[in-house]
Amino acid sequence: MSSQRKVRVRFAPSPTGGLHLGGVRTALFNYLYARHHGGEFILRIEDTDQTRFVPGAEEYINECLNWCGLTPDESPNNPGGFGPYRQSERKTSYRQYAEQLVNDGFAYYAFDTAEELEEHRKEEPNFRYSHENRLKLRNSLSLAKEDTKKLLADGHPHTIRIKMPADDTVAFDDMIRGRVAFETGLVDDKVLLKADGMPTYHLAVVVDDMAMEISHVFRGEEWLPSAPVHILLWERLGWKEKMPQWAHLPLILKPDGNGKLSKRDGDRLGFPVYAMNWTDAKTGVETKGFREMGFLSEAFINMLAVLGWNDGTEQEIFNIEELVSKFSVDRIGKAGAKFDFEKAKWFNHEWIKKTDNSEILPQIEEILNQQGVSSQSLDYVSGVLALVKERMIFIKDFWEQASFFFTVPESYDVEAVKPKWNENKTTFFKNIASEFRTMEEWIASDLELFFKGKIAESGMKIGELMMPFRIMLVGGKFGPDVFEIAEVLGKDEVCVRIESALPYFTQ
RNA sequence: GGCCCGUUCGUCUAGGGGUUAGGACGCAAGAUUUUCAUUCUUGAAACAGGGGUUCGAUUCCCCUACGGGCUACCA
Repeated sequence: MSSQRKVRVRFAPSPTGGLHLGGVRTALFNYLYARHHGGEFILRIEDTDQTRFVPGAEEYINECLNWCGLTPDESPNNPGGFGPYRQSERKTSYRQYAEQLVNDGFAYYAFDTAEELEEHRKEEPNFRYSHENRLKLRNSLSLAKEDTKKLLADGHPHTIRIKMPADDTVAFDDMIRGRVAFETGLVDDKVLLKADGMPTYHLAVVVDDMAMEISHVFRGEEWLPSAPVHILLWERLGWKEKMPQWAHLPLILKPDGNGKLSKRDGDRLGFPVYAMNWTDAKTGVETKGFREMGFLSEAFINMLAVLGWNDGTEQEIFNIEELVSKFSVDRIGKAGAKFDFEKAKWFNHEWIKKTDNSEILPQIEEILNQQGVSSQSLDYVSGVLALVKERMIFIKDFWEQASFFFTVPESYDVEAVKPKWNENKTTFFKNIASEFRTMEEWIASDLELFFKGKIAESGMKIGELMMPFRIMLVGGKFGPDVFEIAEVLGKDEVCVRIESALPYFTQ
């Protein structure tokens, strides 16, 4: 029973492009459900006429999923036995099924133009194409048979609309919400096949899911109102037994105010909404993504998973394997969740701390390259990373936290220590530099002992000399433990820095 | 307007007929770090309202309010 599951996610490369947080979360839940039950995870690309020509959008979606570790078992890139996976490549069957519905009396041809319908909507604010008025509109139900035939024969542009029953109830069991029921008389006669011959989502989703033997579908809550159309279609196409199980996921909301989270909110509030950077080909405008902002994919996924789901314990940090093994649909919340960027940052911080240096190092190397730092040994960089890791929220914070390990301070924040500076201190540092050079072992704990011992000998106070020492090494009042810094920097560099910084203190 | 979904600290949430309503983020205070950050400890902070049912409701039911979604030849 468990091996039969087949879960699919559909993505429409939207005209503006980009893969939204909500989209990734939908993919994630599909993925978790499939993996948890040993099923398959399938990606379909909804490349309709409007979206097909967004350059790079499909590749972008693939890369996002890859980065997140949600690689589909079947997709345009990785076909299995149920392709094609792009809507544009499976046109043929849609019209056939739409006409079958017409012949069976479950759908009809509609000849109203878009302009006519717009006119109706203008005159009547609550206009719906439905059982109440379809006999007054131009379609194969209201027209004489011969007229319809003639219009069709003449190649008159037309759509095919579903004929919703006037008085019936469609109910189904949502995996998240339980039983949901709709009065069919209140749902309009949705277009199934557009005048250009392309299917709408409503037709395509049913025909494709049947053809691909999809068993479970997780999609956003915004689809709930059209679920009765889909269910009716499954029934009337005679496939009721094969209908997938539905799970309508709660939405991700704006952090402030009301409504669905949108790209604009990210721009406005200063955080990413897309998984990765996306450049709009038309405008050239680049929208920042979580990846480029310095999120670890593990943190990103973790954060998304617990936005609306929890395992019932107090655990918050999960890796993907744990998510797969602990995932359960009935622990998905029902209410929409406001996105909290502060918490997202916290997840990243936690993940940076727990991720092995070796995995972060490539990105650190990249930062160093950008900063024009010539090759440093991997050991050195790794040593630095170990020191500053727990201070980083984003990978990019590395430079801010650790630049002084790679470049000599450009300036020294001597304001605080200068007024109390004196000849004794100058001598102390001159001496310590040459004495450091004679040390054989160069480790933090020994250094600290040695340094403090020398201070004691000199008769000065520790507090008076610690801060100057730090400033000489890093340029300011910040950074990890000063002796740890000294150890990593190395004996020679420390001595050189003391000597070259000294003039700034004595001036 | 109509239909559908939802409502526990500011936010994400746990819980569930009798609890000091728990955790996390954020916030505040203290400790540690002779820097800053981390870390640790402590604190403030919630069951939308009204009716039922019940010995007892935050929990179950109804209504209201509020929030959200949909209402395209978009998805």
